[in-house]
Amino acid sequence: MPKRENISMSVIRRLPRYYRFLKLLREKGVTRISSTELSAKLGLTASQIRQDLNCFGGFGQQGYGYMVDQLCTEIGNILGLSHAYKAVLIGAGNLGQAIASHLSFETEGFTLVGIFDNADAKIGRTINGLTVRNIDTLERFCNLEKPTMAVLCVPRSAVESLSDRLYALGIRCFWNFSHYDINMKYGDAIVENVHLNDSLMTLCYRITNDPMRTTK
Amino acid sequence: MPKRENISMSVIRRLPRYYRFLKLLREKGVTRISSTELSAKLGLTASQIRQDLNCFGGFGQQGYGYMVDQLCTEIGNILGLSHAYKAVLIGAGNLGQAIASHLSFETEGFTLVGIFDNADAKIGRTINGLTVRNIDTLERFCNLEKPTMAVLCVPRSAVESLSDRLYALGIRCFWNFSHYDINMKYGDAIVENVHLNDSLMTLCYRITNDPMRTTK
DNA sequence: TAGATTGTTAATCGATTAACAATC
DNA sequence: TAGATTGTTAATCGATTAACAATC
Repeated sequence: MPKRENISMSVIRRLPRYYRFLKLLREKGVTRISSTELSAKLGLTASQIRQDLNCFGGFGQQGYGYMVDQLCTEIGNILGLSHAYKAVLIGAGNLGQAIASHLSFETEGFTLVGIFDNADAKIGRTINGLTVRNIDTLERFCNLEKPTMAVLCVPRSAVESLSDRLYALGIRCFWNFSHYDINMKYGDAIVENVHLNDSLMTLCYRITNDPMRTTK
Repeated sequence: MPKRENISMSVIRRLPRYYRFLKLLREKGVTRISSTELSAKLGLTASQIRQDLNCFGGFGQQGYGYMVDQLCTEIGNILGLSHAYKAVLIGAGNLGQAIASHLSFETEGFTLVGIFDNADAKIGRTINGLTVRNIDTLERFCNLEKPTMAVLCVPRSAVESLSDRLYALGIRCFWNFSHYDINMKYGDAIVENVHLNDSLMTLCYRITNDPMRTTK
């Protein structure tokens, strides 16, 4: 049943969308859905959805469709959302604070166990139930808590040395919001570089080159 | 020279990365770079980079490579970054504040002209030089300023009515951080839905299914 | 049983890579 | 001129779509 091999990144990136939508349906009390209905709502083809889901196993019932609740749970399991991996967040600025709240009210896959900053003004403050710790205590904390993941909300200049430090502490998974890619530096690390600026520039491209508005 | 037709989305999504990297190079004083050097740094093939750039015109010099400064400027122009489109931001919570700062210190394509919120505690506060306005004054403000884009940093429940309101005010471009997709509702609107949670869940999938750590 | 809808294979489409002629 | 590297075409690879047999 777990065929799972060589799942392409494009499929993986669609899983959270499926999951979110199914969760919404479940909340609404919908029990059953067909790939055709799903496709209409998500703007994909029914074929693609069936193809995607079948990478992981046959979750549907022929002639009937998919059970919303079951499918949602299955995808949640595939994503590994119940693991509650321990995560630390570095940088308690606005973005850090926003992420910290985000994570807590939509705890999907991770538990935030520590927040760190180097500014005296931030240290000691409470964000979402966690006290902001002095970055100097990072080593002690990590050796004790053994977090799996680090969220980086620090300025570009701080990332390089910080990621080295975290890597040395055994962290192999980074959610990076700084404007500095930490891709492929460490062969065995998993990195998500989130570039909000890239998204903004893409938007800019799209307005600028929109056939609707370019008069020419 | 401007061949620009049917540029695929995958190419467009790579443009900001090129732009960022070239800007960095320029700051470092690098004047010349070949597609091969670029490819090594960006983790792409030289072929792909040349292919991408040639969608928009021949910016290189055969036998020599690309002028960093010129190429950076060209890509900036393609992206339309100098337009400084007027943008309003709705929702002055942590995320809104983070974005507002983001936009201002890395002004690429847009100028933030107004910030709005509905909470008395937020209204009147100053974020990055802009005073948070009462959401009730949105219509008056937009009729005057005619912003092009709206950044949505509001809870899911608020998005639907808010986007309708903004659409009615002539806004056709949305940068949406709420957990509610406003895709394809309005045929002529340009939308970037940023789902930070999707990125997080993808990360969770990748740790959970990492061949490095799954013992089995 | 008939109708519906999945699971899965085959066909198509598009994006990436390779190759090389053009040319600085 | 020789060396290097682009611009561009052709080949390959992978992802999406279409089709249909399996089956609930």
